[in-house]
Amino acid sequence: MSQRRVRVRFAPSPTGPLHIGGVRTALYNYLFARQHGGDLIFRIEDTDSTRFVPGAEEYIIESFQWLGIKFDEGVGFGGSHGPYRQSERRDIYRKYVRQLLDNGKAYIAFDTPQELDAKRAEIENFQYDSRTRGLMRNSLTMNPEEVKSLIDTGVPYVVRFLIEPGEDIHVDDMIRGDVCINSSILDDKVLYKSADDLPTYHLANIVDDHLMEVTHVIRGEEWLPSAPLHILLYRAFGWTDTMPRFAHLPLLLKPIGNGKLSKRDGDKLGFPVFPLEWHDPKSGETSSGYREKGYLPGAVCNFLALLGWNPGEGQSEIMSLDDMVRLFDLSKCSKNGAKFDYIKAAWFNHQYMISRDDSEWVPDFAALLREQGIQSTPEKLTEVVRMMKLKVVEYTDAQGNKKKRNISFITDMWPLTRFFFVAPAQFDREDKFIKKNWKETTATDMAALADRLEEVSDFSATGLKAEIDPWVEETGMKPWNAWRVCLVGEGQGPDMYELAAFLGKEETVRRMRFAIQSLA
RNA sequence: GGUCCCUUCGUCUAUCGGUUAGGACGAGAGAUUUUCAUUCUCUAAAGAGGGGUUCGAUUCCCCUAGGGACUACCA
Repeated sequence: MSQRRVRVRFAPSPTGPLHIGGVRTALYNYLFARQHGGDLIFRIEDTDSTRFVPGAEEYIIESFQWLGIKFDEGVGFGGSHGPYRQSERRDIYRKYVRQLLDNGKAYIAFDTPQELDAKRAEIENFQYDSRTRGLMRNSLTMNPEEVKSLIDTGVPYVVRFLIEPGEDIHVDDMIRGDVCINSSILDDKVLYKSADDLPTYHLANIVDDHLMEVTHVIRGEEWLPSAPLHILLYRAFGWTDTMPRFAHLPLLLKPIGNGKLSKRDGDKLGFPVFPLEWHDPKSGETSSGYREKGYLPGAVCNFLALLGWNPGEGQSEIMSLDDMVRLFDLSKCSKNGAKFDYIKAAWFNHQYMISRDDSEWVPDFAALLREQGIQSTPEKLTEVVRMMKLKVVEYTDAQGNKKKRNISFITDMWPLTRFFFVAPAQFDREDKFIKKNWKETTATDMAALADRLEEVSDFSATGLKAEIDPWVEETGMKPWNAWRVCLVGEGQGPDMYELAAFLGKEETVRRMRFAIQSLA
């Protein structure tokens, strides 16, 4: 059994955009598969036809493409264990439902939703199980002829799993160790519904994992309570010798307050909970995505991986996907839920941003400028990045306070680099920086500096420094901040010689004359 | 309500019975600086509570409290 090739799967249901928690689950599966030289399968669990959302499947695939998480087989990836879309596996499930029925491990039930509701209202804490199934309309309480005739006349029914009460079922969880649940608390789960000729999650999941030779099931903690049911299903089918091992991951929690991380939290605090931007076809709502917010895929994976897993002491938190493959260890996953810290997520992105070569910023930066109607050359953009990429950006923290932080996202670039491409059109006299640095004599000083700059022959940063530094010394003026006001319009930006060199002599002097006139 | 899971700085976490309980984000202070930053240095900050076991518990066990998940013809 331990000799089997490692095979894991990520099996979302296409009911909407992929939640960031799902991304982490997929990432852990990916790391585990790579590390063991195994396969990662992408399966679509669309057994609930009523919840299908068009575009969701494509969205999920695109998300993983962007994140750099590669699948070995599955929907859109091929493979010899298909089809990988559960709605296309009806024939298979039908056969296994039959097998359970024939072995007396399952039975047919005709209770309508209304009847079930009535029972729930009648009996407190009603559960369809060994104590109550005798009260219901099913193949255990009805005679075979009646059952057959109902089926033949097309009356909808479901197949329920017959659970024997009073048995302790042990789950050997790779993260949590031994977890024991008594079968008495389990209900006779619906495995199949005739109405749409589709199984429910539980049956489809076990059948597929078995047929696809899955060796390890790594999934969210929300599945832990149904793990015993799944074990019982493996037994009922006689597949215990190849039953996968389970690992239940802790949940991702809200950054502030209690509870599971939800889409609302992201909207409220201004961070995405989805990898890509999502336009809901039903509500028309748009949810922001990490990609569109200017996150780098590597940073997202890196940050997410560390929410619930830690390689231990002495290892840098900045890790590539390959690093993580090498270091990953399910037994080092934590058991408790992790609050989602989006401030740290931004820090991770910052680290990934500044470690890129300046030229690597160009495509994103150019796209950003294009939105503003600005064209530039790759050389110029690289130059701007070199000057600016470590600069400040303002953000609002969870308490609603304005804070300053180093640039973390490509999308932060526009307000910070605007002045490279667009001259200040007006000056805010109330601006603290301008107020402080623009005195009565400043206009004269700036005019003198402008005159001097006109004479500079080598208008490069080094050329300027060589000529202007001595002049500044001679005249004894401190032109930096006022000069900054002229060229930038506010108290930010790169080294003044570098900026002037970038703008060129003509533009530099033009901006200065304009400022002198405007602030007169 | 029932079942199960969980509990170390504000947050993510390290520690696999003996440590001044370590790191990272965030916060504060200082240094550097041609603005805002960056960078560097430093500081504050934690074992939920109560019982055991033990020479010795953050670590093992029990109880309490708190948090979470599940409890569908959804996954």
